Amino acid sequence: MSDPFELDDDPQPAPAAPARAPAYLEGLNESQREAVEAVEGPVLVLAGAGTGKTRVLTTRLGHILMQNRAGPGEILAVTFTNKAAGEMKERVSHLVGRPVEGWWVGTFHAIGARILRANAEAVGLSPQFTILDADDQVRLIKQLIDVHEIDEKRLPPRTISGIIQRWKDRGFLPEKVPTSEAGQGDGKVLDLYKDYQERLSTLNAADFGDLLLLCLKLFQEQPDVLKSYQRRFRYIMVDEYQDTNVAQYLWLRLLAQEYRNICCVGDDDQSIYSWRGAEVGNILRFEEDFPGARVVRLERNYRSTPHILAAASGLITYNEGRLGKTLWTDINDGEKVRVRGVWDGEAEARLVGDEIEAYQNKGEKLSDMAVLVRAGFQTREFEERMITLGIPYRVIGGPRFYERQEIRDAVAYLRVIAQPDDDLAFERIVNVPTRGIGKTTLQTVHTYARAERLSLTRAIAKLLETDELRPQARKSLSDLLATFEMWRVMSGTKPSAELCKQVLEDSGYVDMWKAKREPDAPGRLDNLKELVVALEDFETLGSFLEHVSLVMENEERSDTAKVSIMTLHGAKGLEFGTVFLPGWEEGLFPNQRSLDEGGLASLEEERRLAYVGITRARKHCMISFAANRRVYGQWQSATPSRFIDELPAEHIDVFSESGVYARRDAASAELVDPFAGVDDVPRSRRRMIEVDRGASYKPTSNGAGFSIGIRVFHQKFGYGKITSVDGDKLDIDFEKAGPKRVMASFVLPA
DNA sequence: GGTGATGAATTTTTT
DNA sequence: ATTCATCACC
Repeated sequence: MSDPFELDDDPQPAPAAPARAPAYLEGLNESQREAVEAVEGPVLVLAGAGTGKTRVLTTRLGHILMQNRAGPGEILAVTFTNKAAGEMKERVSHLVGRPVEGWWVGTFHAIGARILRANAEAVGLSPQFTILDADDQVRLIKQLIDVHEIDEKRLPPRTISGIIQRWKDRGFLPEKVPTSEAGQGDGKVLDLYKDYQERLSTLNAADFGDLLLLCLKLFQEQPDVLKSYQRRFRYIMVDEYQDTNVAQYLWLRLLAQEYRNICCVGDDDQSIYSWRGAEVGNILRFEEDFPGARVVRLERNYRSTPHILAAASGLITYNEGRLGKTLWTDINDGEKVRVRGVWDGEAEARLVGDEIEAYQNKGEKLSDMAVLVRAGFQTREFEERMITLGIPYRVIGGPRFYERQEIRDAVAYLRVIAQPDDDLAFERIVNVPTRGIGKTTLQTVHTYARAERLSLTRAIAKLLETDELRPQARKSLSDLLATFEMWRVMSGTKPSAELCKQVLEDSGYVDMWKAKREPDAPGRLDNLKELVVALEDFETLGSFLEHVSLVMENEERSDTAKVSIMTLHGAKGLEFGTVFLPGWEEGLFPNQRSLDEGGLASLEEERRLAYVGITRARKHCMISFAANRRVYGQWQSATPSRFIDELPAEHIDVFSESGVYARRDAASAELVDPFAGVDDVPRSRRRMIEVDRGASYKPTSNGAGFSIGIRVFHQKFGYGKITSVDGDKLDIDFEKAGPKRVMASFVLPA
């Protein structure tokens, strides 16, 4: 932290009068270099997809350090993801030739939390405050809904949580919510919001939004604190600026006021998070916000072939209100973006699967291929197909490690140990495993706690002195509290990993899962073990809990190359040699719901999403759509996405199965609807599909070698033996997951 | 207080 | 189609 960052043993001379540019600047193109060297004053770097944004960001940081313009502790670098922050740390360390310590690189939330912990009292928290995640928030709101007589049918907790979060995104504490908006949800939501904040304060907790919002409050109420941070941060750098919300913008603007050395990097064309409060306006307005700002455009693309680039660029020109960039590349030709129309979702999955195999045979790596979908539920069809074809794949963006039930339960125990007032955690585990503490008992405790303005733990301690509780519940609660006390004492001496292990055993939590006959119980026990291992890296329980709520990633280190299947949102910032973009149909993509909600603005955001998707590809990009799709179990016919029409014709290669037409085909081909005039559309279509399926599906999926006694492998359940065969359904006794009935197409001979 | 049935909802989610 | 929550019932 106090390391002045001397460069004595570094071969790189401080470039007082650089006759020659330092090595790290070489290899940058002109605009990249301009962005790196423009260290003083406000700078906006408009970095198109694949233009070397990360390189500029890290080089710029390294440059500031190498020139001794500032020590690491005087630089603030904010990102949105831990991954981006980690990457930045690593690359800068590599560039300066040593690990850089004591600097402020992290996500908005992690840095906000750090500032808040150092100044917690000023905003009514204690430094050990708990950080609530989305699940906690919703549960808390649910509790408040009853108090506020809100119709849960019309305003579900999720919706209310959303409204509050959007307020927080814009920097509104309850008293700052503009009157024009106070009427949301019959005007009851604002009241609830007030209550919610009060509850958080009693719980000594902050939600994600608070990590920034309370910082803002702190800065406003304590000018000297603000000043100290303003003076600390000589240089500020921001990644993905187009994704910042108003609160983050205000936060940055306050912090940048002293030195005005702020450099924001972003791409307005890749703004895809407005539904979460991101304001494209922040990036569009940068030059007004920071007068005299220098704007550097990175337009040379190092990633994609010209056709891919041109297709994406052509599409995005349909958006208005862009800052405008013209991406170009030196790369020679390459193939056009392929657009394929198929009969239905299954055919689409088959096509993609076949293509993946074909590319693999041509020597492309599976790890360099991705299927990017609009919505999570679309991954399934592709997963199934990958399983039947035996192609290793991974779905990115499933539930995170710490979002799993067993992990959240375990963490809840730790939270209560670390912070007895953490009611949400306490409630989560008070009767898990069951201890005979039911609804009635909890109701009593709740009422009492609210009346006395106490946390649940404290309320129980008091109630135990009375005879309000039934003997059984009383005994259970008294035991539980005593056990927690014991754990707390232990936490002072034992390493946290050991403590955790013991807690999980003493509490009966491990036994609970051992006793369960559920197929995923063994996996859950494994996860708990993993949690204990993860704890070993942390000195204190507190630091671990902070890690869990802010940083913890889904660590899926795999040795085998796998195809990635993920949402378009999840793919931002990544690149692949080969990209598949299925489901380009009206209603699905652009998503109807999104359109209904946000109109033109949403359509443009969907288009940016399409742009993001195409620009992930280096060499091969295949867009596809299905003429028929099953939506919530209903068959529906679908129209190709309007985005397909917007792709410049000279850069795409369109081909459809017979009977399926892209719109642009319609001009030359006669549009034939084989089911025109047929009322009973769904069934007739299904029949067609079954015929279709019988032709090409059976050989791969069934018939071959599935008989009783055969050992097979299932992607989800692992290895098992077939106990009976019923058509294409197999009964399998899985070694880990127990007996199950599964479709033959889901298993492979082991 | 735990279990099974019925009914409603189902976009995206870096923290 | 599937999941998830709530409600009735054991």
